[in-house]
Amino acid sequence: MPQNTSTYHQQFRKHLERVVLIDDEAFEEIIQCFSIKEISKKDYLLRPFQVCRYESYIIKGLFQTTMIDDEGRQHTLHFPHEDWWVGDFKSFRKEQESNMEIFAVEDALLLQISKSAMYQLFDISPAFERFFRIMAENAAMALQDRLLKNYSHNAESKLLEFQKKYPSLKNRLSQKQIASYLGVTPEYFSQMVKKK
Amino acid sequence: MPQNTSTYHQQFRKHLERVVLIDDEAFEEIIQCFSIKEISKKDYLLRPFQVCRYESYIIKGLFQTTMIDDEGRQHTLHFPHEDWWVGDFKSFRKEQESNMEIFAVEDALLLQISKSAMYQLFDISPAFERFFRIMAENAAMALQDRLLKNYSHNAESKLLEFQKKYPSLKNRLSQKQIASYLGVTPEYFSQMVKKK
DNA sequence: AAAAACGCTTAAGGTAGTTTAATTTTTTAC
DNA sequence: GTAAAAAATTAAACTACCTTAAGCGTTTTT
Repeated sequence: MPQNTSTYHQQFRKHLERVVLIDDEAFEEIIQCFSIKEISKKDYLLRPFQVCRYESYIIKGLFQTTMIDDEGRQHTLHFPHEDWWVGDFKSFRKEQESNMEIFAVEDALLLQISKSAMYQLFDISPAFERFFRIMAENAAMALQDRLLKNYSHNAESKLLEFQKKYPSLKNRLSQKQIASYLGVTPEYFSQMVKKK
Repeated sequence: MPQNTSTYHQQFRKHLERVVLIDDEAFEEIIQCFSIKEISKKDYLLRPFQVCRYESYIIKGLFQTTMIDDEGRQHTLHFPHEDWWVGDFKSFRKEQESNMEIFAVEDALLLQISKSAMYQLFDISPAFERFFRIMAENAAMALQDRLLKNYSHNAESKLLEFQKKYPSLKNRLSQKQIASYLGVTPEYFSQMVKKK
């Protein structure tokens, strides 16, 4: 149960200020548009074929964002966690059914904003829009890196890369979950770690 | 040789206005920050280890953006063409050496903007910054789709997808180039099209 | 016009990762 | 604390795609 809201607000403000300058007044305008949401381990933040109505800043917790393909295999896009964002951006922006599902791997606490509130904020606060421009650029750069690494690296070096990039996630996820992020079967993953 | 500059300006303005509203005055401010550049077939827009100093709007032409991995294999990120943008965004924004190379597949004509000019424009024109927020979001969505398709589809269905998405590129690229985009060898590509 | 470079094809042998299925170990739920 | 469910392991057969290598046609360079 959230006890001290202002602590979360401070954390969120720091997150924004790592990217853009925000004065007290502007932050007040921004934070008013967000609402807090708790979500328990194993609960869904977004089910397949739902429209994603919120972008959510993660105060605490861990999620898994997956896509189920035509053969029923599950592929993991990523594991959003503390001090980052979670949502299906395509579904959010186009207001169309999502082909992704998002669920909580650990109990989580979120700050959520709706699309209409976000677009209103963009109109009154250029700093807020700049923040999301830079976030989108960062997301595109990270995805490009990952795509190219998928072309050029085998499963073993992708695993090393993952462990190096997200050392804290190692103990919070099962082998099966990491395998699904790397794009290999749990059986092959098991063989791979044994061999090492 | 560019003969009628205003035609290109009109094309570029239409491109911007598909996303944001721009009045005459704002467009004048924007277009002043761009310079025109010609580049011939086979010439490099960006060589490996260079810093990418410009983002370029493509008036006409076709490029290939590739990455050379540690084993010397070439992987194609994409084929930027008319009415789109070309550059290595990561190198551009961080002003660091690029691990990509970009060269013209066909003679091309560009409108180029430097980083300092772009950042100045962001400060004086929120519409221009909004345009790039939306561009970055689109890029991230497209890369996410492509990444997930790489996990779930084999080479044959990735080829069908490519042909469906870029029907006009089929005749402008060699099999070898398309193979490098799909992430397979030219030899396997050849077998694949024969089998079909 | 000749030489060189490049792109496409074909084929044989090889490998990274999959599939299936059975067994064991760990985690979850009441 | 125990039953049930899920995760991890192991192994054998299989497949999508790679590597190498050689030959041929076309384009580019000189």
